[in-house]
Amino acid sequence: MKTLSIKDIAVKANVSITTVSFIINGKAKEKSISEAVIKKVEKIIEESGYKPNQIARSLRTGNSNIIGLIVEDISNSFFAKIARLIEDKAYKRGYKIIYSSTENNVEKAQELINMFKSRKVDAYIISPVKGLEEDIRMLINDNKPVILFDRNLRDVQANYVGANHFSASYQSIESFIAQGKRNIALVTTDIDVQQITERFEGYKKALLDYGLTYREELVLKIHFNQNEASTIDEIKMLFNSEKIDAVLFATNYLAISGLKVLKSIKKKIGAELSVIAYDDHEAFELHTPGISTVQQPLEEIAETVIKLLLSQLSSKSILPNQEVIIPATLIIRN
Amino acid sequence: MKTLSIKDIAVKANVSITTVSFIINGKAKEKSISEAVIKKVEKIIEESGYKPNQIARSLRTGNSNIIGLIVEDISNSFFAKIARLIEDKAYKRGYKIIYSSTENNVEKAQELINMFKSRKVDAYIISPVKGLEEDIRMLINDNKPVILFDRNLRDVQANYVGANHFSASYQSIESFIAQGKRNIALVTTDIDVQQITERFEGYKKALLDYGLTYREELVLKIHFNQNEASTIDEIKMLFNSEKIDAVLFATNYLAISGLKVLKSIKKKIGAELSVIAYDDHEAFELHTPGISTVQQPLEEIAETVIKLLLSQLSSKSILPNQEVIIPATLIIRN
DNA sequence: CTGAAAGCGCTTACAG
DNA sequence: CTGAAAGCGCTTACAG
Repeated sequence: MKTLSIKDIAVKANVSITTVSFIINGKAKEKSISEAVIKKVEKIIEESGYKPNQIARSLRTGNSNIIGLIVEDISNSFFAKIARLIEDKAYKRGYKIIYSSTENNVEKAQELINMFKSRKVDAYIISPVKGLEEDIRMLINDNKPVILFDRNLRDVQANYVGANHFSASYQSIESFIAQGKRNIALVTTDIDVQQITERFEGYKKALLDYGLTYREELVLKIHFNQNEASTIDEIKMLFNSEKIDAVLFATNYLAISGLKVLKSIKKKIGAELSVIAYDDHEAFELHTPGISTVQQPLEEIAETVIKLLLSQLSSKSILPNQEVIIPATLIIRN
Repeated sequence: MKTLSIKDIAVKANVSITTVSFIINGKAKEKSISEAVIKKVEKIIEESGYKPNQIARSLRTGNSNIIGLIVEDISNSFFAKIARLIEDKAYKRGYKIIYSSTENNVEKAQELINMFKSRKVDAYIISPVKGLEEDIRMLINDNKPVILFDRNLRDVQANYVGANHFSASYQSIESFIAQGKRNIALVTTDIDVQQITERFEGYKKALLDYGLTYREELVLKIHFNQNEASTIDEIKMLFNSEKIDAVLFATNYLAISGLKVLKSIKKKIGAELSVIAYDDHEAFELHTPGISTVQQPLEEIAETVIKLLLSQLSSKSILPNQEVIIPATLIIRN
């Protein structure tokens, strides 16, 4: 069974390809096609199950109704949830999503952008990697809508949507201090992206503002992408060598590794040790005792991203850059 | 900056479009293009940063190097992890993935297939919904490689890769019985897909084989897609109205809701209540006490799916259907 | 109110 | 060893 083309429909309906095309694209009125012809053609389309070839359409029009979504790692629950929300919202507006994971690797991210370019995606949603500045600038020069999210890039003028990582981190430390904690550790990663450095800055600033000293030995920077066993070893060493009465984990997967360590060394969470994890995870509510977390408003982030993107897509010209900073919420669970 | 076309390259190199095309597609040797011309053209391509327009290529060749991946819900960690593994493996072989979530909705699934069709994806990987049989049959008739995974469809002849849900479920119940449990509950969903019914059958069969009676009131079928609060209420009712000393949760998200209930009604997991969750989740290892789980070998499933797909993609003709059933493993954690 | 024709950027059978 | 030309399936400016 050969798939049908617009020509087949035109032949069947005894009209020109042009007429069929106008009808398919809802321009029948505007082009004053007669009611009778519209009905006839629509009926044939309906009955035959004809679907326009989007590839041909894209080639001709230069756009695709596809939005490229580039995240760090789709299997991380934060990104998986954001991706799903964005997918839903985009879908309702007639856009499809192609996603891919960068694994925090510049080369992979660049390849992805090139692939998306050659597929003529209409817009980009990117949780960027350092080193991608030039590529993003080129997209913007090409007049493509680009929204960065989760983390910003210092040297690039682009729209950005993200949580206020600095203040969420600051508040977390404040809450430890209010509980009388003094030996406050931070377990974070070594990737040099804004959302991670902000969390670090918030930690440091809060300590200093409350008259505590910042001690390097209480900050553990885990190498990104290393296997979990090594991460667990390093965290174990931290707890064995330092006196710690509170700890902020800068990502949810680090917190999960950290909780495994605490369980294995039988360190009780509670009065003697307070814990906050950045980015919620099902495991934290369930944990005994419940683990306090910083929650980013996923729904609001996804909605803002899509709104910004759609407004750019409809107004041909790129709007002035907007940075939308959304507050994150500290959920205390014990 | 206008994007370059093959014509621009041809003009710059002072050769025909045909020659450039042969070189780009690695057919230079075969078409005996001279070494000098190859070098010259490659140099120009390199310097100009020219990337062939994949849309035009797809229109011409009828394929896209894209694989469509249709899952139930990309934000579920099982699917997110499988998607990521498949993405990695496909990427290495030069294929990209477009994914989308069906939300267990036939209409949405059909729309997705249509969208993928009109984008000329080369192959389909589908965790199907009941009611999709006809659509899948049409794909196969169109000679498109299709791999079903996670769940099979009874009335359709397609390649399938999935875990042995029946036997994993059976073993779980066996392990309860070995611990002397007699009042064994099952919390499952009401969706009528093979992997869920198999888990139910395994439960029932094990009970009967060991001389226990199957009691309907110990099986709770949660409506798919209902909000978590209702799920929690129903599970709470089950535990309040029945005497239960062991429970198998048929999905990881049901187990998470279930554990919240047990926590809230202060029912201790251990000697008086055994728990097994189907599909692992970070929360289960971390839970105190650790929750036993059935683990599907994600890596192996993803690898098998890709292998089957690629072998179909390369051998023009569709291979006879294969069903690859991979054993799942019961991990005891307490 | 409707149609013929150009063109989007490729690939490839055919010719030389 | 290389090129001119048809054609994939659309959209749209132009003509009538």
